[in-house]
Amino acid sequence: MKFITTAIDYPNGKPHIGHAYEKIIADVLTRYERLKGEEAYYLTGVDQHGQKMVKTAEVEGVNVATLTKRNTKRFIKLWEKLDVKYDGWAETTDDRHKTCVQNILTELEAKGSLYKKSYDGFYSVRQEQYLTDRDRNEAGEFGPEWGDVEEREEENWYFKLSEHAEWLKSTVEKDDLKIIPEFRKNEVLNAIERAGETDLCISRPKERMSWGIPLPFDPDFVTYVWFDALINYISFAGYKKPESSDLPDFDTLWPADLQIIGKDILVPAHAIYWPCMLHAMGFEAAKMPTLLVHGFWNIRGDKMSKSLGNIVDPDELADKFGPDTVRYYLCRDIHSGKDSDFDIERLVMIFNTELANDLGNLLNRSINLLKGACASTVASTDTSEEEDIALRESLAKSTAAYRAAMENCEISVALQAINDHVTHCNGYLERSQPWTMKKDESLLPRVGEILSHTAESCAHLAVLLSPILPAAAAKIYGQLSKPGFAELNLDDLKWGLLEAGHLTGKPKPVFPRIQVEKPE
RNA sequence: CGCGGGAUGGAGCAGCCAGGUAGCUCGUCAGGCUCAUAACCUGAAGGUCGUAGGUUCAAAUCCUACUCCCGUAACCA
Repeated sequence: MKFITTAIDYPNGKPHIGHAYEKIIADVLTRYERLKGEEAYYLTGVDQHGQKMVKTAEVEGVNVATLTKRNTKRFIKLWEKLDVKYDGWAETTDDRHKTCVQNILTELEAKGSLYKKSYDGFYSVRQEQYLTDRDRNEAGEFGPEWGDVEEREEENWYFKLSEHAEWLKSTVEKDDLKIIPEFRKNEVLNAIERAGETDLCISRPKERMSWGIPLPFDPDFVTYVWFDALINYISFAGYKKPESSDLPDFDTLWPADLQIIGKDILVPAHAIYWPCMLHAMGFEAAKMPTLLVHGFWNIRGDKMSKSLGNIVDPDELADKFGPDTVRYYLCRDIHSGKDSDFDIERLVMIFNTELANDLGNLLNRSINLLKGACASTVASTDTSEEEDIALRESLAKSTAAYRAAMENCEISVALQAINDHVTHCNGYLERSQPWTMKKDESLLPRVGEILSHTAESCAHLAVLLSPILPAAAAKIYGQLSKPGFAELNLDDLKWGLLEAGHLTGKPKPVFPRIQVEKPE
């Protein structure tokens, strides 16, 4: 069983493009696992506690619980709209989660992993937070942006993070806690050097923050959001669940095969706090998850487009262009963990060229010609023409490249592999010119063979695309009149999916071009 | 000397870890085709791979120094 998780989002506002990106790649990789015939479980959700939620509620003048509910709904709706299908939904206000967090805290406290101490520091009343030396300005003072800063002494509970620093270092070095892409690993190793020096404060006094999970052994405090949030990965996976629980079987799921997170929460949360917490709970190095760290979509430059506007709200994007277009763009125009600039003109360009002009058009011209010349009847593709062999080799090559890329979580590279074969097919048609040949009746059998090669290719490509574009893949199956494709396994992808004599369906553009009025 | 990423034809990127005549998409120009979603195909122009050194028979790729850009910097997610 493959277990894939994403970070849980902070629902203190509307979901943005970065939230959507992460959920989509997790969805794509989960669907890919299923396409291989693997069982997979996708867990995602929202991180509902913490100061930011309280503040936002105050600003909007609503009860924090109300705000939480309302915003959570927005996330759920967007995932539906974007065809993101998850198996488990994690909400940190869920009682099952609360109980799990409290049980873990109780256990850690009993083990001696936690301790209480007094902290003396500078507190910004306006920001409701303690300041550190880093917050001082060049003059060595706390600037006016902090408002009144007063020295305060406060008792809190701490987790003995430093105890685990040595262990963590070797665990990361040995890749037991694997971090993808590789260059992020160095960042983590550097950060661990500093982890040995400080422990982690895991509580907030109720008097200044009450929106959280109470510490079971000290009712004056609630749990620090990160300590609460990170546990979702195991609480909703059924860690130490009660007999009657409907949560999944923990031992089947854990450790997570992929925990998909943004680069901003790798250090310290996911690469330091989280593994140390797990270790303190008794998880050995072999039970550490793999972290897949993605980059950001930068919304900069403000390149305004008169005809397109400057939409970056994923919800509006999905309304305007459809979920598959958004999914395709987000998977295609970014590379292996790096950042990319979000550009709506590129979204349109990539859709129009790769999906409409190349793939969509290939399918359309194939079925259309087949209809006109061969009464939509597929011919045998067991041929020995040189061009045919080259086409089949191209498909095999693309399929192999696709698989290799997907195994490395490089979705954009996988899509490139698909495009390579599409390009080959369009060139193949151009060289063979079935539209000329069909004028000579004696050549019709050969015309059928040629078109069946491209139609067969489309069938394969639709299956390969299905994790990324589930809706479009289904449409392609539909036009090929092959509904059974939805149940195909990646290993079933052998030449000859469309058997001789099969009748293809009615041609209709699967990816209608996005029309843009050119500004004069 | 906090940490990390980046600098490749007009634009956006890949290639660098495992050195061997610079690749992809878009754009531009010229041709071809007309089955198809004003789509498709072919060809061309355009790059001293940030700068300066070094290693090597050979460097975009390895090493050193430097310049510029971006992100982030640990009880504040």
